[in-house]
Amino acid sequence: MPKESDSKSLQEMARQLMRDLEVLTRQFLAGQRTWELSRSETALLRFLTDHGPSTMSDISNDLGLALSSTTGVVDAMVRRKLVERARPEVDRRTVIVALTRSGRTMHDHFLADRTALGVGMLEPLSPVERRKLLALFRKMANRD
Amino acid sequence: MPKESDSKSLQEMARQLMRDLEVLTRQFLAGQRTWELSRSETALLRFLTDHGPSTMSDISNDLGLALSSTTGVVDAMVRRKLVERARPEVDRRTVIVALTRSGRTMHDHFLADRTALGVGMLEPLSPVERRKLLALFRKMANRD
DNA sequence: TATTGTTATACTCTATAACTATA
DNA sequence: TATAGTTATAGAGTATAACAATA
Repeated sequence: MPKESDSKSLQEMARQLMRDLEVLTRQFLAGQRTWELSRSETALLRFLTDHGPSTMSDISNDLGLALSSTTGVVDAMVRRKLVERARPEVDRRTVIVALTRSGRTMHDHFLADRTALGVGMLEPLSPVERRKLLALFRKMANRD
Repeated sequence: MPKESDSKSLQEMARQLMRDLEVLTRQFLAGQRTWELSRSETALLRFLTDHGPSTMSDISNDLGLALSSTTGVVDAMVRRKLVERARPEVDRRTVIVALTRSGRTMHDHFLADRTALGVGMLEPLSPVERRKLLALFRKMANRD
């Protein structure tokens, strides 16, 4: 059980952490090029990259959107030829959405951008500090 | 100038950093109670807390919204009695928006919530690790 | 009938343009 | 005239409910 003084300090540290995390987050968000894609459209690109061709339901579930909203997101992406719809013969009620070549290219650009942003964040740190930071992040983010 | 192997490693570290930062960010966003306030409404609460009673233009500028959008945000907050409008005698074209007592209380709740979230993030770390993390954050976030 | 997805409709958040009141 | 703010209107992104096609 922490002493009173330790507990107080933890509060202060938490406040500072959240402030700094917000600054970092803002850099992260503001620095991201959008490529004219909405947040959901970006998430769709990533989901299809990670999981391959998927049903509307699976996508809707991953994006945290209503199925009807997902229809709209996919419609827009189909119009821009970033994804394709297909009706599989096995169960013709379902729709399978898959990345096109353009979609894959778009996602590659995204990853490259995000990595560049991460490099910019790490740059002010020494190699030892970078490794330490990543280890601390792991410890914070990986807990169940 | 970094060696080729160092440079490669930096890319990988950046990718990992951005992934983990996203996980942390998601916890941060998902964990935040909204108190039924939109992002802009929350930002308004914070701006008024930090700067005191302010004009519509100053608010609009800080929130990064069009003046007309700010009108809508302030309208909603006035309806909920979290802020008040006043017409100063000095220049009756301007409007001064100020927090009410409820608004201040609401903001206090927000801060407390955010701090609790930060405490949760820091909890898996040892006291030494916490201090190290904050120092690293400072170094990353504070650069111009 | 039950399931998968789309269409119809509405609400929130934001913007641009036209307008009002004051300087 | 110029400035501060509001009103009118429109577009993006999301949701719920009704519907169509398939199982």
